[in-house]
Amino acid sequence: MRVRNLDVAREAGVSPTTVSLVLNDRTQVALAPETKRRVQEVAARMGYRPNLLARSLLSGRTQTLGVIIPSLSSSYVARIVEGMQEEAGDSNQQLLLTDTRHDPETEAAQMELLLRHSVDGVLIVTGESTLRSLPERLRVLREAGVPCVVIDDQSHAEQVDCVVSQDRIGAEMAVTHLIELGHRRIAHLSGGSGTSTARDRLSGYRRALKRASIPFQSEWVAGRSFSVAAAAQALEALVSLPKPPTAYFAANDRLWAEAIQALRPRSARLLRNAAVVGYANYDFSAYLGISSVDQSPQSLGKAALRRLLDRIETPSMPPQCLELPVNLVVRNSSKPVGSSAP
Amino acid sequence: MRVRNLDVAREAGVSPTTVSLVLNDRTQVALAPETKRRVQEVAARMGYRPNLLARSLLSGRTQTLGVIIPSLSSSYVARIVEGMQEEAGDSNQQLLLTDTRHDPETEAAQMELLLRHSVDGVLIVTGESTLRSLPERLRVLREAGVPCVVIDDQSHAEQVDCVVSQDRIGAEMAVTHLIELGHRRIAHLSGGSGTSTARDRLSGYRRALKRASIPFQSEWVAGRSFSVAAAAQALEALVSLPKPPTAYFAANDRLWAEAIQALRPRSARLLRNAAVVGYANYDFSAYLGISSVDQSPQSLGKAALRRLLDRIETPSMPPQCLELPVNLVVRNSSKPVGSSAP
DNA sequence: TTGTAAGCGTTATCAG
DNA sequence: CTGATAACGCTTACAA
Repeated sequence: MRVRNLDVAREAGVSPTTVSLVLNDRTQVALAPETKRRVQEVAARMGYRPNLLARSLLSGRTQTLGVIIPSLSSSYVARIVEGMQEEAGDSNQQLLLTDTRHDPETEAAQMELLLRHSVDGVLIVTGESTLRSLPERLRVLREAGVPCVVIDDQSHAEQVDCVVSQDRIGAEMAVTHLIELGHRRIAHLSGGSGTSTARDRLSGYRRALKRASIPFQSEWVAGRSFSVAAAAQALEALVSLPKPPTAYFAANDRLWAEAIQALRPRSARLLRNAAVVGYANYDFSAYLGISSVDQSPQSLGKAALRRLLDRIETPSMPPQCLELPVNLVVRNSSKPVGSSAP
Repeated sequence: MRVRNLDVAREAGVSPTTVSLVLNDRTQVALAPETKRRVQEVAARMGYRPNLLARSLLSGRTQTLGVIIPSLSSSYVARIVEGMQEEAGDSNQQLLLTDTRHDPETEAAQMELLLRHSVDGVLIVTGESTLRSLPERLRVLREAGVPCVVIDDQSHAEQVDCVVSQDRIGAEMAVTHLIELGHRRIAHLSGGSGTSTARDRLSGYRRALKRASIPFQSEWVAGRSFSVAAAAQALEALVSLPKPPTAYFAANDRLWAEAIQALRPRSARLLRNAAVVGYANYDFSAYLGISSVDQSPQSLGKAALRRLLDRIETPSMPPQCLELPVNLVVRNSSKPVGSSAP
């Protein structure tokens, strides 16, 4: 059915060995130019496609990497994967993509399958819901001897490579920007304390306030997780204060946008025109005119994949945590104090 | 290193055959319950993970499907992939995801790799830029005997399974909706004539007008491709007419949103408040309050994958084109005539 | 009821 | 410079 090495060999009147040598450009051994030419010609004519399964069985390498993500719904995650794709294409690696649907059990099952497929390595993008089970996943990978890089969480930086963005610095930039616009009453819509990224952003917020000698008030930190309902409620409360915030720093653009959707019309109108800087710079952030801290997720993905390939090449390197720079994208929502509704 | 069948067999004091029989639940042959129990226990204890490569080499099946997409940047595409994931998970299939970066050559190369990896089938989400080379891709797949399902294009419905959404009907719904709001001067921001979906949407637009006895005017159809620059220019022209449109039907929400970004401020302000119905219902469509035709891309992905599995099971079925229903999501931008700027 | 042996397509080794 | 042979890990006839 499918053309095999042996078929090409017979047709070209040589042995399978020779075919293999020619097609894999083994320059270590000298091949008669005429033989080489003939084999190549025959292989092309017959449409020979080497069976990578067989090769992998022998070599122990599949040129295949597993990617575990919470879900593709987030365009942030999608861009990370896009970055991986790009880098993978350049190294002839294929990506086996699996999403966990935010479910640790699904994640475990999917990883098991990836290992049975003998992936050469695994890239894990952590999500809030699968964070707790991450140590278990890492343990399994270590036992299987399969290298791994974690994206967006550095709580296991001692054991495993990770790639994150400079969240604390990004948050500090955002809040400092608002301060420079004259704001003093700046609230923070937080992503909670479950993820290290959310914690870092809160920490950056506090640092920026401190540097400007603005006292930190815990009541002005809203939101305990990336959940929309909680965020909306918290915003509602802030807006209704006698002296409401004049500006907001949101730990996540999507959280901000969706929370606004869930508000009462009056509050929603207020916040749509509020001074705000968000985080993650989704594509819609531009459409909404929201200033945002951009992490260039593609770069995260690319860096993670490159790191994984290095790790596969040199398993003995000490684990390393890469922190990629972020940059602030200024848009309409960067309003000076006093220019917008409260 | 990695535990093999043979290791388990030795440890359990049986032959590899027995291990295989037990772990694959071959009920055709009777196994001593005691043997069965012991083998299972030993396999679990040793952490045995069957090597799917070896199994595939023998069986000719890899439980692996190739997915070719233009790019993950589009959340529409991302959702299609998400749907596939969901369905794949339920059938123990893994997805090898590759993006073409809108480049036919990359697509060709990626598909070649997928075939070398012996995927059991391929799912192709067409993009404007890779549409021209689709016949060539299909030819290669046919020659390789690898089943395939095309999503979002039905120009090859006779040769190959395809899954699309009811674009003409969706467009008709959208425009009829605007007509019911009292509009008569309705423009269409088109995706051009390159893709069958864009053509269908234009055709639905015309049909809705016709049913309402509103004469069709080709000057009111703007945009010749999904390119932003072209769209912006066309919109600018329409807005500047002495009697501009009172409503717009956009072939794509993203195209609309990005075109508006590129307009001069005055025109942008006008269009941000215009009566408009878009298409594809991106997540940001909700944030912007744009009414939109929703194709439930997840369903597309799920249906496509299911179809592919059926096709793999029964290669002889005649090719079929599935048209999935769409539904109109009404939001703020559904303004009655006269209520909005021009 | 279980074991032996062959073979899937490839490449590494070594002999010629 | 090229060919024979074995081996990767698994499943499956067939034999015991």
